[in-house]
Amino acid sequence: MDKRISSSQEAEVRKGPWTMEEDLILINYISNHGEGVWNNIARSAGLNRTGKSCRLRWLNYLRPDVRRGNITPEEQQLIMELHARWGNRWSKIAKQLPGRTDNEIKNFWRTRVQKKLKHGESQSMNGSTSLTDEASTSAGGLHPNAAGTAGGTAGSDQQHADGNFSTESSDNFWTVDDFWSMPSLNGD
DNA sequence: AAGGATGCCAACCGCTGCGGG
DNA sequence: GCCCGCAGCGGTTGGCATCCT
Repeated sequence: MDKRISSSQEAEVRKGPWTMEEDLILINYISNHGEGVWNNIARSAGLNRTGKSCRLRWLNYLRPDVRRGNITPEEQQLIMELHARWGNRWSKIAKQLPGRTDNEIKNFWRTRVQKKLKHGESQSMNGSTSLTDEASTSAGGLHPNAAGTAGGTAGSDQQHADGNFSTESSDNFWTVDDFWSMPSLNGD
């Protein structure tokens, strides 16, 4: 294997948070050409990103059918059951949860479920660890952090996690929904 | 009011499997 | 049969927001 990458090309590959412009380019391109070979998409669309990066961005964030925001108690229950059955097969589990991505489920599991399970264990788990119960509290009860914190990461990602996405999608606030409501994307 | 700690999410990295040449 | 490239998956890390002391 000779992985010689022309240094000039390597230098052009962008990493890190996606900008609004990049998102727009990717959405636009896929809207017009459909999904295909990701490396080609990245190149053809003029994105200085790896195909991998484009794919991830698309699947986890930009896809129109991706559901963002709180995991519902029903979904939590399902995740628990499926994880008990399949283990860390996140993509497999995600397929049972329409609109949810493996990344989201994985994060959910790691940050909340796993922690609660640990906590539950150390607390002599009273009965069923009442994970769903507790978790639903954070879901329904609107955990302070459950929603808006990640906004900053992507810089441009003023996300709306919660269903009640920031209607203030003006100026610096934009959402994926804003993209998909653009006529040029839906129509053409 | 300031600083530190914690939580959460997005993105990257490395590995594996599959298909095509 | 072997090699190469691509896609997909799971694990890990980085960074921002919020909460607590």
